[in-house]
Amino acid sequence: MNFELVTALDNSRARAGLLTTGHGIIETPVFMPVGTAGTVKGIHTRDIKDDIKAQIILGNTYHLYLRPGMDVIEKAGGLHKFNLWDKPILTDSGGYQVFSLGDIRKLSEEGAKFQSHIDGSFHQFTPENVIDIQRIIGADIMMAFDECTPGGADYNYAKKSLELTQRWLGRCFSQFNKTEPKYGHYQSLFPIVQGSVYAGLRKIATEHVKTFEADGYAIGGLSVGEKEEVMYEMTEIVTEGLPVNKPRYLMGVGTPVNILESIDRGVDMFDCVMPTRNGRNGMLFTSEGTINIRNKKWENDHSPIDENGSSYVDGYSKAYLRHLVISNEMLGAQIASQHNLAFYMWLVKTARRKIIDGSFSLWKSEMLVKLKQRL
RNA sequence: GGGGAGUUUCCAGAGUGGCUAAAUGGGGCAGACUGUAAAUCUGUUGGCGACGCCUUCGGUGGUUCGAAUCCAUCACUCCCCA
Repeated sequence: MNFELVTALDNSRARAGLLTTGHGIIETPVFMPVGTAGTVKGIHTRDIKDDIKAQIILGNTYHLYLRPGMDVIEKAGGLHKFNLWDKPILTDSGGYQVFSLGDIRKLSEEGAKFQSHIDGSFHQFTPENVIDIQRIIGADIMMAFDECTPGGADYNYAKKSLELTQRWLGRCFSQFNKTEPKYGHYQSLFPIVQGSVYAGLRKIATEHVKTFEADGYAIGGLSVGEKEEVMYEMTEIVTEGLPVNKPRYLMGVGTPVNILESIDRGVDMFDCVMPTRNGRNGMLFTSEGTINIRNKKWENDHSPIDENGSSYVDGYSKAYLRHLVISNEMLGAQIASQHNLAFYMWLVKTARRKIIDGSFSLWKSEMLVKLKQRL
């Protein structure tokens, strides 16, 4: 995997780059739609590719491992073949599920024992088998197995959690180095910087991941309940310490505002469920602000969802989309998700253009005002 | 013509003397959602000069300290038998 910086501004840390993978080149900054169970919920692969124009999507180790299971994925020839997506895929390691499924899992030095949320069966993830699973999935970018430290963790917990993540990282790379890709394309492994909201821990974590020769580095354990200012502060501390010539991936972030602020702090890659989940729940992100399409005020608003939208679904009227969402029609969730994803893609693509032509900071400050509005 | 059941807050539907402005569900209105156990969850839903007052449980008139709940009567709806 190769990462080439096209430009990095002097007056901000924002960067534009080109990330070459076994399934094509990714222009950064990039937003990666989340496709947990091998599908970006509600959107056809064709629309992800041709309408939203996503460059890379996510899959999830935990969910795919439980269902359909590795046997099926392997027989399919990997996730790319299974879901007809021939561009890059990044898989999360299950580290986030260590956090989000907190009450049905048990951590130990060895790994995390899980109870399936589907059938209650018991499973164990270790740094080793999580690499094996991601080899079978065939992700272009595999994530290290970590503990996503819960928001609100005290310093001692955060330190212990970080140290566990660090020991697991060594085992991840060891397994990574002794295994081979299964489907003929190259796979990368990204370490994850933890350290919660503690600057000192974040610095230690950043130094530690750099001891591994990786194709890119991720920042995890943020947007888990801390204040946004703290998230930005932590992000900045980490990006300052990471190698300049490698992509930085801020996991799970975020709102359009979060994304611009983080790009400004040197982040290159993002993923978040917001455009799809919030879309399903009736929230639209637009260049003029956010819309709760279920609100009565849109009942008779027959203007397009988004005048400036880049997706073909943006031609539908607000009144129609409101009707669909309120009627609980499947198409409502689909249109809203597709619009939101297209908007996120527009946002990072435009950010990239502005970085390259040198007007990112100005554009960003103008955008923030609009993005924070509720329509 | 005979016998029976019913009429409750937007809808459905509990409640059968005070703890009832009235369960629950739906609908409505609003909010939340950040590496997806989420097409989910939460709040709210008679009025007001609001820690109190007013109006409301088909109409009217009673009984009672007190009624959506008991009695009388009227109206309407539904079911069964002719």
